[in-house]
Amino acid sequence: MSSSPRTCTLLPAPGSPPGRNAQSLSKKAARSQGARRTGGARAPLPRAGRQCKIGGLSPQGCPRIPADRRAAAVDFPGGRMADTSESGPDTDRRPVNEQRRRRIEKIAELKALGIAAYPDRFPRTHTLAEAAALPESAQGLALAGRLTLRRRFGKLTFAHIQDQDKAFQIALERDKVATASLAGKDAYAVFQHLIDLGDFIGCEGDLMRTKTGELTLSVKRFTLLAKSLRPLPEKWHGLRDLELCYRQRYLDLIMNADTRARFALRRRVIAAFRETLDREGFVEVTTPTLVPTASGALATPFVTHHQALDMPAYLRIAPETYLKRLIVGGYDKVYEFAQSFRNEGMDPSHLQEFALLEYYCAFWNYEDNMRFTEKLLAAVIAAAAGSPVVRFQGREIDFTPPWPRIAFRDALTQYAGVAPEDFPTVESLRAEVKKRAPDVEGIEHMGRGSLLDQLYKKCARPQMLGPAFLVGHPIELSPLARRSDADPQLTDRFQVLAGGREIVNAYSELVAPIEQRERFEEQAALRREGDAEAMAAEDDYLLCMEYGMPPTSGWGLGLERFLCLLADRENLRDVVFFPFMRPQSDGGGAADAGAADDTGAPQAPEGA
RNA sequence: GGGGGCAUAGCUCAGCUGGUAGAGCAGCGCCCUUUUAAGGCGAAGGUCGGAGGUUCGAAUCCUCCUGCCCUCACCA
Repeated sequence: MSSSPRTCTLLPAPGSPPGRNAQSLSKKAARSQGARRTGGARAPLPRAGRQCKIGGLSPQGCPRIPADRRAAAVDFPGGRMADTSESGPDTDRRPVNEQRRRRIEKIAELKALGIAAYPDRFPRTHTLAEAAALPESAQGLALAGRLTLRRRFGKLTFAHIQDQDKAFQIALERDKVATASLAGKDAYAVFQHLIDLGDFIGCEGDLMRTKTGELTLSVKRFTLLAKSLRPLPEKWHGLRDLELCYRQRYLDLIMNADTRARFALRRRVIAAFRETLDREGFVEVTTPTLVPTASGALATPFVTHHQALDMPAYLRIAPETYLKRLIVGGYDKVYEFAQSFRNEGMDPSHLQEFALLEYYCAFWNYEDNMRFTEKLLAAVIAAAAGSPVVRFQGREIDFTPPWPRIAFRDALTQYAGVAPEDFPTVESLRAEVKKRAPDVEGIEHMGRGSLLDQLYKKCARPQMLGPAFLVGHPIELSPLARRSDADPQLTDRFQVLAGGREIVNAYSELVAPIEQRERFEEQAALRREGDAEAMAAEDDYLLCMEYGMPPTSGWGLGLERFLCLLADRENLRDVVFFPFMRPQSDGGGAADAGAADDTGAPQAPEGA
């Protein structure tokens, strides 16, 4: 590959690139010169040398890009991007870098060679995982993926392409490779100079094995499937910046295998739940996310406005009362993966939007439910994680049934060292809680139930590795749960504890409408001043109950929390593709100055 | 909302008690037919998150703002 034959005569010699005689200039001066060049002129084209080089390889001579086209290449959006005052077809306001500009130029150069940057399809014969399972004699494969690594050796290049489930090595040899319109050196030069890491390509060829024994596609023909304009993150470290991982999850997914594994786990867990519940005769249903009143839990809802009805509307905080309406409607066993929303504080263990898996089974009580829960979770964990033993925060949690049961009161006694019966009055209990958990705010306003709950959350729960069933919750904590026949102060309720967290909350449902009405009223008196909206919803639900609800046990699991346990993660955002983020002002640009002042001007959304 | 931390090239990171910014990867030019983060040579690439202030001089010190992470409080 000597350089002289393919250097176009109208171009400067390779040794003296135009506009780059910067050695005599300071770094800064050189930079500003570069900026001026990109900002304005289409004059001496520093890139033309490369354009010609590709063309120059052609046996037909030098089919270099015609002057008008070449100008177009530079006048393309990327060529103008440096000048932010101009609003071209490209509305991206982020600071433009040289690499992006160059890639946009490449689109035009490819076009001049008859290669489309964004063709409409590519018929592949195998996924990469399928290809990896083929014998090395396999021929006539067509594979597709994103180019993620490239190792060039002169006339031979190894590269990796990556699809949903697998990365696979390809090899291109200069004298054997082609595109639809070019062959040999020309095609190879296209791959070397106009195809970038991040591009999607399709590759046709035969399998072979390299000297090191790796199954590899020997590429006879490649096709550009999509041009990428931005460089991929660092190939070795991947994307580390947490904020970028959340905001640009696609990059996290491209670069970080553990992220892909985490979301694959999510997929398997959901599939395993569906499979198991379906097999047990549960019916998957969909109930409303947009509701006239938020009920089913004590939480602040997101409020919106229903235009046509001119009334407030809410995003559900739980599917519970709708699923119970279906039980009244005659369903025996229902479940829903319910995307739910709670407008409350953000921290690593709370999301505003999260997935709640709930099921309800008629004619079961909470004991039936506990037996089923052991089976269900053990099956799901084994199917999704491969073993009933989960490693979490350096400890092992074995979900093999049966799991121990521990009474709420005993948990307090054993783990917090407080026996509730020793504090018969609210005042004495309050004093004790103050002593044990001095950092809790609002103790003065808490009733007995909340005080016990605080004690449990602060002093007992963190130490309970589990899995275990926590039973015998005080009635004050469970307005929708059935009162225990044995002890009227308790409910027929259980939680599953694992890793110091509550994974599942379930109970024998309260199905007696008159008692339910009383319990709601107690709650309202205890908690807030019973606003009209909340009462209306409860009325509607009570109406439903009055038609008769069979004995029923219901069950709820926070999917993200469960996934965190299985994925050994602390932050729920790690198991959600796109956690909610405050829009980022575009960082520095002129447009930003306006948005940053105290007028509270509208920000990024316009551009986004 | 309170407290603590972080923000430097597209990415991953250095940058000392203030003296005007550096590496690796990616990109660009060149060499290279069996690599696995290939290697080698060369040249580039930066409003040091933003705005003020202190100073002869600020990535570095101070104040405010923005975003993110952790933590406490509330709810799952």
